[in-house]
Amino acid sequence: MANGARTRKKSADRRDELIRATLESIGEACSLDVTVGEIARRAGVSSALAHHYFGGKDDLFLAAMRSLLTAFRNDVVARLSEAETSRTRLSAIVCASFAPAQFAPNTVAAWTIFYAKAQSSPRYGRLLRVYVRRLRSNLQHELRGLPVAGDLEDAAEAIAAMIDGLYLRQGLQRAPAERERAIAITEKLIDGLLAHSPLDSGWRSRA
Amino acid sequence: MANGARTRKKSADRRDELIRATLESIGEACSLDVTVGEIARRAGVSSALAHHYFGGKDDLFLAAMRSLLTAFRNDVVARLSEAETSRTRLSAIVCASFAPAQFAPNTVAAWTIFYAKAQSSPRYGRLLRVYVRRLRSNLQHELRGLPVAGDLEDAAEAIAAMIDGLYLRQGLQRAPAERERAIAITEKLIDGLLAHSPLDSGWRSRA
Amino acid sequence: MANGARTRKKSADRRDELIRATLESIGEACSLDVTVGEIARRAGVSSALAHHYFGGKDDLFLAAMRSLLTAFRNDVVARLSEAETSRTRLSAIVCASFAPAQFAPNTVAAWTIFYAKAQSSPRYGRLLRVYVRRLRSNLQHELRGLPVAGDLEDAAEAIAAMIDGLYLRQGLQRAPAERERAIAITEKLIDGLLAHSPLDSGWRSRA
Amino acid sequence: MANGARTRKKSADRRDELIRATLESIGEACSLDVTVGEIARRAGVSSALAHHYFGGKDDLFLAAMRSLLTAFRNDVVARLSEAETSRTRLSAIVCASFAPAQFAPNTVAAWTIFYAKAQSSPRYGRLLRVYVRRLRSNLQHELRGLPVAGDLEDAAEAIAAMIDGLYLRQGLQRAPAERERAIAITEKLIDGLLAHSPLDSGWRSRA
DNA sequence: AATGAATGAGCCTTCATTCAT
DNA sequence: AATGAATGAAGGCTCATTCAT
Repeated sequence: MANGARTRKKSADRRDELIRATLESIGEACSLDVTVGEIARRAGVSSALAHHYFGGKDDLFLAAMRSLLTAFRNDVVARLSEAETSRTRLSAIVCASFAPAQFAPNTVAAWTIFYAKAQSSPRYGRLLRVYVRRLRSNLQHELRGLPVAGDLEDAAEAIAAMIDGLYLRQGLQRAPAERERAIAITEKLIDGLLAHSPLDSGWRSRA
Repeated sequence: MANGARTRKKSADRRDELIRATLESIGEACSLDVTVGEIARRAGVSSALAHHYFGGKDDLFLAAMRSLLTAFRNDVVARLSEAETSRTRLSAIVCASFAPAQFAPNTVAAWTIFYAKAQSSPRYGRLLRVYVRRLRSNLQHELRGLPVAGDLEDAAEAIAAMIDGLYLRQGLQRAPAERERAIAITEKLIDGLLAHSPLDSGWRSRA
Repeated sequence: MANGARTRKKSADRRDELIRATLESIGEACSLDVTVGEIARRAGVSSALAHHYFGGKDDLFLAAMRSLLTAFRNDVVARLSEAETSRTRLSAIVCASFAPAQFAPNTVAAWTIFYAKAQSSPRYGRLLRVYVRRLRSNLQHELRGLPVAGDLEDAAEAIAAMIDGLYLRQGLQRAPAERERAIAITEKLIDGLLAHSPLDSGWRSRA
Repeated sequence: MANGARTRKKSADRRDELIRATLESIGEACSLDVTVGEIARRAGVSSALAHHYFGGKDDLFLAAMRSLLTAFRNDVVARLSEAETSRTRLSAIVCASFAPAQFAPNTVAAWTIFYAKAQSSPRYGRLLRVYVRRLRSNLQHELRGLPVAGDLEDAAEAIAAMIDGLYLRQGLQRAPAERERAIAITEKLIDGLLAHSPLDSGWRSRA
């Protein structure tokens, strides 16, 4: 029975395992130059099954990317619902961005690669733009409740760019301890973007 | 005669042409998945010649990357020598980063791809780290001459990350008019990082 | 049904077929300059399959060589078990060496080529030395039971060299009727190596 | 002047050097898989020159083989003219075959390779058969002056095969000290082929 | 559902050969 | 005479994908 449960998994489990293996492979290779065979081996199935489930290599990769986006989105939503002021909600977004799971080397690598790929592939581009738009929308929404010094859209863009930039650079050094620093730098940027009220430094990261 | 001049060029010319074609191909495909044959065709030579000159695909790509770095570096050096204060020299670095040639879609795409590749390939990584170190060094040097509010190294990192982040996002939208905005956002970040003197908004971009 | 049986054979069959095709190709071309594609075509499969099964061209060739060695060895073993005296066992070895299957033009060509290749390639060399050692050991073992005139090791070496030499020359003329003559010459050499007892010419070849 | 003499050699010198480089390359690689470029480099000229002089790779190789044959032939002729009896002239042939220059690893390798190649290439075959015929003719001629026990043609073939066989095997072990042994074995074979006169062991190698 | 078997297409790379100088 | 420049042709190998079971 237990054996049967292990050898004959549910279809959804297989799919999850394949996506996990895909992200793992991409993350380790830091490149989309990963063979379906390698991914399948990692997932413990045949490469034919990957095609059976996802239709093709590209679809598998897109599914993996979608999974990344969804995970991030869920984390953001959860954190947002726990914060009460616009300012703390901004911090929640920042914390989500640099949460250990997101900031793990493999994940950062995958994001960067998807960013690059999105420039050439319409399908990847569409997917990534969903994330970009949502993040922008979130940032702008929270900023509207705060005394922004200057253009609000620029402020949102600045925060988003800072997050992405820190991501990109994180990939290079592969140092694990940069998380706190990334948060600090971004929070400082946010503070700088806000009109200087004397009591605005009350953010707190709860990674 | 003109024909002869076209059929038998100098070795250096061929190399330059191949590197140009490489960047063009990578830029258009937004990926390193470009065949040597395609690059050679674009350069008007046989693929065998590309190997003859560069030894292999990877060496060709590295040479292309090196050429990107060198071009950027030369631009920065030139602009730095024309600026007189630390603050204007910071702006010079920003301007160089977002100069039209650097901010052109193809160039941005190539940079992003190299960033991704650098995470997996030691050779690319080494090359990119040279650029990262140099930029950091430049930024810190100029910041030392200014009243930085907070940690100086964090400030330099913030600026660098902002530049990279704006690059990364630029790739996504492929809108050519974002240049000015990127400069404005970065300059505003810099101003925010400096201790607030009442007259510090006097920067001027001279792209 | 018959079609199905032909389109999806068992893995081992394919391997055998590929090895056979390899020896055929090498034999006909009298050279290792045979493309995997040609071999695959001869075996009725794609060249990709050859790589799938053997890993690479070299591995395929080594497998073919190994098959040659094994076939020879099996023949020798079979004939040895049927002979009863040392003298007739020596003849058995000779007969095996010049058996029609071994002495066929393609086989001789393959052997010669492997001999040449063994001088440069460690892998081939190792394989061939197995055969050499075994043959030497067999010869010396049988000679020990006979009144050898002179050094026993030299006698064994002489017989082995004679066999190889006749092989090599056989390749040149490609005349099929030389088999009997080769056996006669070698047997005569053996007789000459033995101390002249008045009744030692009673060998008989049973190829 | 001396410089001029070194940089501008005579055409014949260039040819010789190329042939020497060819044999060297083939000998070291133990294979005909040697690039013209490698040979040219070894000879200190451009690969284009090799084509200019010899017309193509094959012609260069044939010239190298011809040079091998000629060298051997000259040695045999010289030694024959110094010997006085048929028996010593036979020994002279043996000595020539196993002379250090002929028995050097590289030379043995080249011979073996040519033997293999001769089976497939008519041009190589024709060349090699010249050598075979000449050697056979020489051996038979000398044997006619001696009391051969048995068929004279078989005796000549036996000697020739023994020489070739010892060559072939020499390639495998690449041990330099086998020369004396090869001569001893061959001489013993010759003695065995001759009718047993009580005083026939008076051969002497003068390598 | 799952897989091993099989392949076609394509890429990197090598190399003999040619040609203008 | 001699060479660097340049190429066409070909080969080994990989891999996504299909198919019969």
